[in-house]
Amino acid sequence: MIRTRFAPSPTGYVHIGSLRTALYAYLFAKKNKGTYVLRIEDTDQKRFVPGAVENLIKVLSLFGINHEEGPTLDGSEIGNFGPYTQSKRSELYMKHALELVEKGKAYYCFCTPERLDELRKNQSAAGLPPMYDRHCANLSPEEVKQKIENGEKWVIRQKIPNQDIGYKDLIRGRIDFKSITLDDQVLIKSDGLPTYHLANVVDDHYMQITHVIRAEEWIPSTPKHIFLYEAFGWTPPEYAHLPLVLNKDRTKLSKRQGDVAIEDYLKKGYCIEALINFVAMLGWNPGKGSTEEMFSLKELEEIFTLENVHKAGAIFDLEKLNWFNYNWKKRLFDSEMRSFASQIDDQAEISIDNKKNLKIAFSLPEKEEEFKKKKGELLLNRSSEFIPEEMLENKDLLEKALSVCEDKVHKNVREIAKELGFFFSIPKYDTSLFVNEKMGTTLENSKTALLKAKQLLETIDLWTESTLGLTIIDTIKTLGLKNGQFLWPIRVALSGLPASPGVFESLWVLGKNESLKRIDEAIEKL
RNA sequence: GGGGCCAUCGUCUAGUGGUUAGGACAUCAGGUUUUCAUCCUGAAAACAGGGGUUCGAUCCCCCUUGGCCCUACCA
Repeated sequence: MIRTRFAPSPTGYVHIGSLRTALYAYLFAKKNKGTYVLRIEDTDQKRFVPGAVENLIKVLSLFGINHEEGPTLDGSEIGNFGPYTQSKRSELYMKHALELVEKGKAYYCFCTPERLDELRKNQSAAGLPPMYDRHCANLSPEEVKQKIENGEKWVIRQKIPNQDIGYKDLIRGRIDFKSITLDDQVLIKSDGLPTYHLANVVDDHYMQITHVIRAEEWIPSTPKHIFLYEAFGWTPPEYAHLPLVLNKDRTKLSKRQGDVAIEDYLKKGYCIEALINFVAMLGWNPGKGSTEEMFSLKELEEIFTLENVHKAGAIFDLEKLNWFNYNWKKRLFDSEMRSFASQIDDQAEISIDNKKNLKIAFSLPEKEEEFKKKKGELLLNRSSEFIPEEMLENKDLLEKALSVCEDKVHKNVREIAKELGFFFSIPKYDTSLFVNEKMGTTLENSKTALLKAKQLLETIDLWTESTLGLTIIDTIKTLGLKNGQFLWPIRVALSGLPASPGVFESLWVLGKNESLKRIDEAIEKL
């Protein structure tokens, strides 16, 4: 039975790299019908952050990475190997450290931080590797007892055996170390709490973890961990060390060079599916020559394997994340719209629209308005937190406006208010905007076009996008003009912008009165 | 300084002892379109270097170089 764990220290936010580690540990367990455990490594009291554990659980579960054992949001725990929070297990670690001392596999050390600093400084200056010099390794039991009774501060150090060691990494293969390069690690700190090394080994053993999946930065301490297992007489787990997630400059992903907390990306409007998908692909691929890139969590649970984890570190590329984000949002939105389309009209035709460049189109001649209303609502759900109060007050206009800006909502929802602004009030613009060589427009023929447009629009009573489109195009043909010659001036009159949603959409959103008002104003200007 | 890991387009990566070294993002150029975007088509873009092994190496081995990680009473 396979058991994996994710064992973060609660820092207050979820690092991108942590999310990926958690994901891979979770996926490996799922794929192999095993158990995924969450354990909190909070042995460093200096780093205590209130609320961090709750946040961690919340965020992970938001992503669907749910643990079968570990702490829960209400402060209780599930699973038979608890407690799953290291600060609640300190006696266990102490007991085991003492056992090691007993066995001669560890020893008390009374060296002061000052002495250690000095030692390291001297060693570095002499070009030697900074390591503990075993100053306290051979103290007699009496001496130890005496020092403790004198109230001297102590730690317990692991005694690295004089014996070379190696292990087989599931991702990297055989890795060997010479024991003389390994330092005597502190196991119990002077505050009586364990360091990562001890706590980790003890917990993984008692929680019956079979596969330790963690970041590459742990490779150098793995031999020490294995020595610990041996000292206890336990069997070490399998190890899989994941490649690092990197900054643009190939250093370990860090705060200084951008956002590293997954919460930041959530706040910016990135969707869960995209984030998971992107992070999963950072160092893993589906293998077998597959070029598929879009995977849901459920799909990943089926196909994930450690064999396809890459060895080299991967740079976190925002552009690619943006691509995943857009594609996932579109996919999710389309599927919601499909289901809604068939709900309101079982005759609804869902087709590929050639005119709109092979996009999915919904043809609902009788229910056009109802459908677009729903579309606006759904888009508002997705964007409301990025829209200012004033716009939210005019919900009707807002939803209409959103319904013609679907791609913008998917692509860059943070900027959506800016995109929508002109619907609410037309910006000041210069008449030179009407002149567009490519469209074949001048100030003069723009005015003519607008005059004609005004005449025409006044006669239209059924103010739907499709009617507007058909009628206007028809008129253009009758007039013998190019589309651009007629449409560009209208678009400018309506938006006052060099770029905006299309003319028919804009007319529909603004409504007859406002549209005609803006066209009148433009005619005045010209 | 010591130890370890790693090395295919700018980025994420696929790939094999014999391939025109494949895909995606980004970039650029065309095209469709009422503008922007979308969309379509196309282009440019990589096996770090040197030795071996081999009939043949991007692939296997060694070395070099480079990058990174660790080197705490942090994890």
